[in-house]
Amino acid sequence: MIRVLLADDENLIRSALRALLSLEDGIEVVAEAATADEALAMARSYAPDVAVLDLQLPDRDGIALAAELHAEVPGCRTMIVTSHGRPGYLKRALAGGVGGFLPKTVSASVLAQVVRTVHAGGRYVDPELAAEAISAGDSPLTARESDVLELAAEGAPVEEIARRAALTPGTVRNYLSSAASKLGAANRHEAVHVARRHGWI
Amino acid sequence: MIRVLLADDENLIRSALRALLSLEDGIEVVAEAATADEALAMARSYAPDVAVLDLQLPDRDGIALAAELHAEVPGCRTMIVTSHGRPGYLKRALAGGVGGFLPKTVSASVLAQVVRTVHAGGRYVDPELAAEAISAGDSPLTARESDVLELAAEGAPVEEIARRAALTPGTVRNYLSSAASKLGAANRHEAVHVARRHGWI
DNA sequence: CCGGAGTGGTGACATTCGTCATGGACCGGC
DNA sequence: GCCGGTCCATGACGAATGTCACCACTCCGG
Repeated sequence: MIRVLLADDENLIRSALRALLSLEDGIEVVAEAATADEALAMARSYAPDVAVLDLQLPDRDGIALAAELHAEVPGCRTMIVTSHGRPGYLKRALAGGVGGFLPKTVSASVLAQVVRTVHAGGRYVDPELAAEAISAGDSPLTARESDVLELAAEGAPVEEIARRAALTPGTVRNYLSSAASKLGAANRHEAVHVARRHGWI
Repeated sequence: MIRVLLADDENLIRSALRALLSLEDGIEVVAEAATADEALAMARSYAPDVAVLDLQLPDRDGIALAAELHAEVPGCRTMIVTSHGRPGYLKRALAGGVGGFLPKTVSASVLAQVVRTVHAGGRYVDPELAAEAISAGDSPLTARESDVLELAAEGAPVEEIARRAALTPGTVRNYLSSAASKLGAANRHEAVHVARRHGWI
């Protein structure tokens, strides 16, 4: 019996997934969580075989949670389901040791099959997402450029970004400028959109 | 027996909802659709009693779809479930004759109950969403301000917005400026975020 | 040990943006 | 018919932003 932990902030989805997976032979949902913290606590108590994580949780993202789970609950393998399949996340997830990555557009039977694959130590990535990731390529941004661009995402002025990043305004503008040109954007706001679309921030 | 149509682009959610609702007495899922067009076609064929629609479908939003369903399939009542409960949408939905509006964070039993309520001609709105909608109030923006702000959403420079809106750059800046001040934002990009969060664009 | 890449910074310059005052045209309500 | 609100526009001013050149430091790989 494969013991599964579900983590998704949407109650409806969570209980629905539970219903779906329960119909499958050899799969049992032993715990549910709405937040990453809750999921960690649950995983410590129940030591599930596979954790099915939503990409976006209220407190952190599913990739960070997966890393924590690997560290704290060694026997637990992880897989991520997501509504918005941005390519960049896939790379980060795979690099973080996540065993499966699929969009919520897949069918229930595929989900169950992937749970089994991941439990057996295998990996599965949705073919369409994989294709997107390959065509999108790596982020051309450096670490700091990404940081600064992320801080610029909410439309904050340069000065505030500078304070939050502990940089001088001039440096911030340099980073934003180079990021925008790398992304083929006319300004930082367009750059934010491009980077978001590719999952680079 | 209440005959239900499901419309959601996420296969996983759709089949999961089907599984959930099938467990309920007196509810039967007779059709599923991944797009609005598909949902319309299905509704014409099956004439469901209640249509459960996702707010965001690939081709249009659930509110537009609900309006079309009311026009083309008279006996069909509608309700909307959504991941992102932006207040503005709720108002538009209610104005469009939608019978139920709830976030996907609700439990399965609530969902089933709302299906029954809506089928009986009643209305149900998630209390939290309702509170948000009331506190958020109506959009303070005029029609043109909304238009221009929407065009500004992708980070385009003023000149491009002006061309796309058939306005002079000066006028565009005036609208953006007044929109930003109405929304309490320091600049148009922050204004876009605020308006998005409230469902005003 | 040298070069390249990344990081952090300064200063200058042109452009864009935000803001305000002002004006005219149009429409609906009193 | 007048008033108020919205729509569209112009011009001008200062602040914010984008761009460029240039510098110093660190770290890593060849």
